[in-house]
Amino acid sequence: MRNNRSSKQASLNETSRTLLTSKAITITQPRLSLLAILLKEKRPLTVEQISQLSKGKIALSSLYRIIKDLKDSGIISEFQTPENTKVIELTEHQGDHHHHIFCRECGAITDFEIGATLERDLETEIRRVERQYSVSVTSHSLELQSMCLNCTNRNAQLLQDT
Amino acid sequence: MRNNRSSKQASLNETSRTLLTSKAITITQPRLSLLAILLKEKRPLTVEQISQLSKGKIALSSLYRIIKDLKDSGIISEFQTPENTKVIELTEHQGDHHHHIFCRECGAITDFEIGATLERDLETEIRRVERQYSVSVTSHSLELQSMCLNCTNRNAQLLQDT
DNA sequence: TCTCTAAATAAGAATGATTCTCATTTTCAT
DNA sequence: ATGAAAATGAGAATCATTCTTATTTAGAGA
Repeated sequence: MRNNRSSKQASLNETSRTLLTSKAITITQPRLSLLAILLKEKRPLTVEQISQLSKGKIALSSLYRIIKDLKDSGIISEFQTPENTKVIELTEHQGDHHHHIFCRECGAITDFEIGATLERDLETEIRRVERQYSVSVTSHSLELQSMCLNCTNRNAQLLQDT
Repeated sequence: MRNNRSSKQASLNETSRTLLTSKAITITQPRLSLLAILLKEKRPLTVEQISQLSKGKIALSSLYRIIKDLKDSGIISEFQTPENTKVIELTEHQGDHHHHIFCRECGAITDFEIGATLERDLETEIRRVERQYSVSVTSHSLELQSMCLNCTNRNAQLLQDT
């Protein structure tokens, strides 16, 4: 294992290229950077977080445009936190249909899946709702507002210190 | 039925006053206007829609502040559409726990409820998720992205006209 | 009912996130 | 290697929202 760091980055770069090629998207440095960041972090990120992690390698205006382009091509997905912040994640891992938990306190976002049975029941109920309201539902998402473990502990600590 | 219009508005005004009084909030014209609009429309509204419906009776800066105040007091609730627009609705009707359907095309928002059994199963699953991820979930919401009947029809029409 | 003080409002300035514009740079097919 | 098309970067422009401050209003108490 002569150089773990660079081999790991090479692999991120490889994967990023493959993603772009698969959708016939021009391969550019800023796009590779964005994808490498998302691949490396393995979690949904805000625009601000991505901008910081890119360490000046992606201009902010480009970042917004790239997010739009890659979202249109389906490589990444975008959603909003309850506090109204835009968040980006790779669609890739999303083959598994998942949902989001938001921490009210620190804003941390966690992906989770619900049991297959419940997900199936949910689908059935959605078909019923479609008929009842005469709409055709294209997708659904379940969002949980929560207090994460860190924040719970931190609050308990603060209380104790009083 | 001598004057249906004015009696109806009087009743909206009455209800609005009652709402404010119940939370010990100062009764002011702008606040009454906002509540009357929400009571009359009986659906979630964006800030822009409310501003237009208020016909100049609420300054925009006041509208935002009033929304914040009434939200803090629990009279109204606020959430975001998938397109990232702030939407306001009366908490009142919300005694029934409900969810939202968004139309991708026109942005229309519809409230809906899921069956009691499914809602119960969902609660159970959430308790499981809480344990699995060591979080304490305070609330949940299910959002459906859809195409509403109007938009489906309009699109079909446009296609036909070609 | 009148008056006073605290609370609320209106108007516009300030902010912050996102989008737009356009000159420059990069990609990639030839 | 070369040129056309596509993408980028920098900063201006825009849009929703928040902030500031002078003015107005609500409502409690005389």
